[in-house]
Amino acid sequence: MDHYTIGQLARAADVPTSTVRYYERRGLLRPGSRSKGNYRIFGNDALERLWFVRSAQAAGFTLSDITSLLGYQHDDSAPCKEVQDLIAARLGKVVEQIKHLKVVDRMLREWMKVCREAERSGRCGVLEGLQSPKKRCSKVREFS
Amino acid sequence: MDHYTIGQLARAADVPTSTVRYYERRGLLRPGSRSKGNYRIFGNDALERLWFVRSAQAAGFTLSDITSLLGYQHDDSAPCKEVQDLIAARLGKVVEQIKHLKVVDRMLREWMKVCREAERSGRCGVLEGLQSPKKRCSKVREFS
DNA sequence: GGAAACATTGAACCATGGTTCAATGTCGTA
DNA sequence: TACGACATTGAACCATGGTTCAATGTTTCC
Repeated sequence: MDHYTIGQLARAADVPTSTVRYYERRGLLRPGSRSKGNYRIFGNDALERLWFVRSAQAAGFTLSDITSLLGYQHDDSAPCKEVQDLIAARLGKVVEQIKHLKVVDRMLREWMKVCREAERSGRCGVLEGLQSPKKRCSKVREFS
Repeated sequence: MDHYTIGQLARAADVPTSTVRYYERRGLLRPGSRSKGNYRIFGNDALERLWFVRSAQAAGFTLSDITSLLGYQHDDSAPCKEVQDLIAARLGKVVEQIKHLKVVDRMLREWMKVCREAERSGRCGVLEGLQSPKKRCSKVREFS
């Protein structure tokens, strides 16, 4: 199969058709050609673009970022600098997020512990700990 | 200082006043009392609640979750089970997110490498790699 | 030929977590 | 007493990434 109606494309990429139309509106997919009855016709290139869009989204790029990335695709000036900047920026945020989530992980486990310990005395430790969440949570709040 | 106008509270918790009002609308902060001129008056309890809200948000709880948590605060039935369920659910997602982000981290570094290698030949590797993003990105797309 | 499945459009709507606005009222200080 | 800083309200607006709707047209298959 080397060309697709919107529904076929959507199934191939595991995306709702509404999303395909949305991406087209946003300029992430080019309209491509139309059938006699005005149905969209997509080629394999569109499917590859769509896969790329989903992968990049999964990596946390915004649709605007992805629009930029795709815009560079046939740019003769080989915009490696720009592409690398976007990737590096994203990577920086990912690294930060991982750090943050590790702190959150520790805090939640602590809350769990506090909650279980207080449970025996019929109180809820976490909510009582509301008396000094400042100390307990300061590390978490340092982020974001 | 043991009571605050909205602006004082907001400064103390490093939050815009608009957010304090928003939280009140959402039921996260109780209105408390009012001054003669109808100004809100908050006590230390409100400040502590506000800190708790921000910490819980930093841990990724939604405002609805936080509403539930706070709702349990003076619940005599000691709803440790419910609290623990919320914490456990969040913890599960955090663990998953960390895993996901580690995959993303590796993917971005790979993209970076590909991009740098292709740079010498004047092409942009990542965007050329668009030809087979399926293989390269499948792990990333498995999540979310 | 006719029903079912699929496609078209623009516009409105959704969730989340807020921010901004305008019109008005109150407080503190000089 | 007047000025600036601060507060009040409801309503509208924002970004992000879509989804849903209604009214209509096209394809496919029996």
